[in-house]
Amino acid sequence: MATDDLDDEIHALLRREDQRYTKGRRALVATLRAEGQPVTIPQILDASDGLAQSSVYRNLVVLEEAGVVTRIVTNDDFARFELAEQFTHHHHHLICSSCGDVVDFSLDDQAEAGLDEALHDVAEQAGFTVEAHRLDLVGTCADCD
Amino acid sequence: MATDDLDDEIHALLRREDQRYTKGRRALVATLRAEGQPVTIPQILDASDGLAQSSVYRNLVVLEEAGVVTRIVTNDDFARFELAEQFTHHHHHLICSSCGDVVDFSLDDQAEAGLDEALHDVAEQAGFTVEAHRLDLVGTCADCD
DNA sequence: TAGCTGTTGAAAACAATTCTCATTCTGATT
DNA sequence: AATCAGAATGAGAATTGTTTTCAACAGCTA
Ligand SMILES: [Zn+2]
Ligand SMILES: [Zn+2]
Ligand SMILES: [Zn+2]
Ligand SMILES: [Zn+2]
Repeated sequence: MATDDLDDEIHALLRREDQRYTKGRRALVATLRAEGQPVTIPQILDASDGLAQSSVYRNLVVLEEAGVVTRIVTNDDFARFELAEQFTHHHHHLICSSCGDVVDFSLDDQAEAGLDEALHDVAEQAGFTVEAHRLDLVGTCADCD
Repeated sequence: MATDDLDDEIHALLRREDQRYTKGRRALVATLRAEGQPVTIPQILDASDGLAQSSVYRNLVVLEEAGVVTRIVTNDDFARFELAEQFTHHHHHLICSSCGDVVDFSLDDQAEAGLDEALHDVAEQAGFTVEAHRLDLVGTCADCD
């Protein structure tokens, strides 16, 4: 997605929540976009220059509520953040239980479709309204092996 | 699984880590077993009488390291714990983003097998050593709807 | 420009979890 | 059974990722 289109959509999502698309929020989005993988807040503070920690925490909450950003919580100390799937693509995560690193992966369409169908049945039977499904592989990454 | 057999296996797992299967740890296991669903530490403290908070936190770490107990972390404030799958059965979770409740569910064998195969391929290609896969449905439970 | 409202940054507050340490328990050995 | 060394416990303090506070600031509208 082109930067301008992405910014327009984000602007719209934020406006829907009566929130502005400020400089700090733009910087956050730019950082997440540049990284392309889930990042922790310390990583964001290192990578982007001059952002205040409190604003980063606060703005990630705002962006998450607006549907711009997704929070990934693992057993690691820090939460991780990435652009929401609507700005990237549906995917899942490899979570290294040794170094804590989180990396995206995708399932092939057929497997994803099969999974979706099975989950749909489960949710229906449980009277559960599905917002999203989350699939992670937990183990050891190539670097840590 | 009979209580005695379960206790024997847990005893063995703990011994492997040079840990004892003490009264407090037995009480924890009994509580998790009685609940049958993932529980938070406040819930454990309420349900079981006389356990010290610090010991519960500490013993859940020990039991988790020994492979007796699984920690479930969500966006909720509290981590949740349940008996490890080897003492129950492989399953997944419905996570209510409204009340935070976590409930078990299972996929039918065919869907689970298909998923496993797809994940195996992914892991192999990424050089990732899989310990477990984790599949959650995030949404709203029947009570909160 | 003036005024209104949302945002920022620094620091304080918060809360789940972990750590400390003096005491108590365990269990192996005599 | 008695002993003793090491492990576990409980109460509270400390830690730490995150949230909140609040005074100063920036963006929008008239
Ligand atoms: Zn790793
Ligand atoms: Zn991702
Ligand atoms: Zn609910
Ligand atoms: Zn479960």
